[in-house]
Amino acid sequence: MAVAGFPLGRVDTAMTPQERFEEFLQARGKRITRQRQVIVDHVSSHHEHFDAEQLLDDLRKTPDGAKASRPTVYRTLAEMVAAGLLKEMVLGGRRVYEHDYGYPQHDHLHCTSCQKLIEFTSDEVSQFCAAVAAKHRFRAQGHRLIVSGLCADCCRNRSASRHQDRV
Amino acid sequence: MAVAGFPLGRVDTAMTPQERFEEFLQARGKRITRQRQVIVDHVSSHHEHFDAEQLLDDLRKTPDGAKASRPTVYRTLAEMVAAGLLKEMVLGGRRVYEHDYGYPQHDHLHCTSCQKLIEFTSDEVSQFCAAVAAKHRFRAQGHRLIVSGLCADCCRNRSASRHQDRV
DNA sequence: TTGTCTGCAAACACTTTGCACTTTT
DNA sequence: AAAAGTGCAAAGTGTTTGCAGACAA
Repeated sequence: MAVAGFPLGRVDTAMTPQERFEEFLQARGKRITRQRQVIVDHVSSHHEHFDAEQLLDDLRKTPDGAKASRPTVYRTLAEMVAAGLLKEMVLGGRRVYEHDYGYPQHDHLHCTSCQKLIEFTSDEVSQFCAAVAAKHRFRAQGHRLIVSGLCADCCRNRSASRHQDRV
Repeated sequence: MAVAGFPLGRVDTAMTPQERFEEFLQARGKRITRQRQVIVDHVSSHHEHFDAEQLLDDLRKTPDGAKASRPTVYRTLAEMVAAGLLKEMVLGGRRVYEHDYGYPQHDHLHCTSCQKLIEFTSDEVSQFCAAVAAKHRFRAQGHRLIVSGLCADCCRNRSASRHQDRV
């Protein structure tokens, strides 16, 4: 799966993701192990959306030493979500992760044909969510907006030969 | 899981969900079996969000005769989604279904504590999605907006004793 | 040394499939 | 009678857990 459109750059943050993760771990008596470092490093240097099995594969292809078992990958991803480094979402039945720390809030256009994700930012949506939440005396913690459809490329290819896809 | 807020009423439609499903089946040489009827009937008479296992349980509690096996429930739910009667979404790792046919497009407030879903409608969001899609030469087919946070009830209970939840 | 973490294998929940039999058409 | 659907049991996914040994603090 690729990220296209206008990749959003990192925003100024006091700490690197690594530092922030270490702080998070230390704050709760957890340990900084080689596996956790390897995972944070790898994830931090790849800005695409990914899932657990993909990450596991990537680590396996890596020069020896830099490895972690399946359970450890799953456990560490959950910790990174808890630490606010990653955000989790389900797209077409797949649980994918994306960077959260140091990146601006954004939403997605999801191509149901090639699975491409296009990111976009919008204050409008955030403001709108805040308004709706207020109206329902709801304490909003975040939102997720996914517009699904066909990207420009798939749209073109599709006009010629028609297929049937699930949204 | 409950649906609260302002339950959206059905909109005028030419056919009942049952009729529409039969048409859908006949149109592709599929058969109208008792199991399929039982499932459509049951689903049509319950307007809450539900998942496959829940539906299966409900059917089992029902006066005998009105039953369907697990595989049949899964198969039929998929058909109902294809027929445009139901919409599928994943919330907190659970695959839930909601009515689609004859109901206005709407979005959700999702309480991460009690899992309650509050529905709301908004032209604003739809228009906004159309605009963003156009800007990216994307052919939008639909959108999903979920605002997560704490509902009024949980918000109140939470102020006293604090817990830790995942979004 | 102490207590956490890792990796293995097994357990898991949810969903799908192969196949013989039943039912609709 | 022919074709599609059903239910059972079994196989799959993707993810989580119990536990003994490994390791950070």
